[in-house]
Amino acid sequence: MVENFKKRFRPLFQPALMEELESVGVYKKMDAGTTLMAYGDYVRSVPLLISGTIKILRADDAGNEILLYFLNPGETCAMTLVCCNGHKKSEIKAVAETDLELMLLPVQKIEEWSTKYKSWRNFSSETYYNQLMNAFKAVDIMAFSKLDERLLTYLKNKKEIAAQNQVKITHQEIANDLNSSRVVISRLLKKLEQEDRIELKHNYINLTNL
DNA sequence: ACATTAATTGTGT
DNA sequence: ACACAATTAATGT
Repeated sequence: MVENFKKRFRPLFQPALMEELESVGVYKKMDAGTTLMAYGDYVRSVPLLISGTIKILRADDAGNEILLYFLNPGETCAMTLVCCNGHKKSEIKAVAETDLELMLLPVQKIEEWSTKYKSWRNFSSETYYNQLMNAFKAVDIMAFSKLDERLLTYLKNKKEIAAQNQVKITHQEIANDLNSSRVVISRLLKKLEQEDRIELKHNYINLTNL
């Protein structure tokens, strides 16, 4: 457990910081589907992701929700990092896409570390940069691509996260992530199946030829 | 093994 | 987008 943490983060942080993280951080497991942060939540701790995937969602005023991007092991959420300083409310929602292992860090320490440790500052800027880029990508594909292309990138992401060709998901869940309707997704998937790019099963999809 | 039901998926308008 | 049909999985008898 803590071994996993070391393995994942030792390359990122200088030894002194690693020691602090281990002594002050709280190791925690979470189940897939758990909401880590909802819209308007205040940040109480900063989670370093040891294993698993978190999905970051954004909703408009009408409550239409879309998937922005995923967080992977070795990362943390940029929004939490920003919010913990300024006592700002979260503008995004974070949900466990898979089962997770986390190291929870107390917010009080974050500011101290950013003055004390260069490796923490580097980690922060990396986090901001990567997630800003991911958000740009999300905007690009929403603005310039048709739904069928969005669906394809979505499926490719899912395949990567699952690390296998079978992805367990319903058409409705896909529709929610892409802010579309179930019927539309079903029809697009059917088309992909007819092109032999995917194989539709009950409750899951085969992505072998994707 | 069979019937019932709920959830998921397919299709026509 | 909506309504309804068909299929599949889960559960109880």
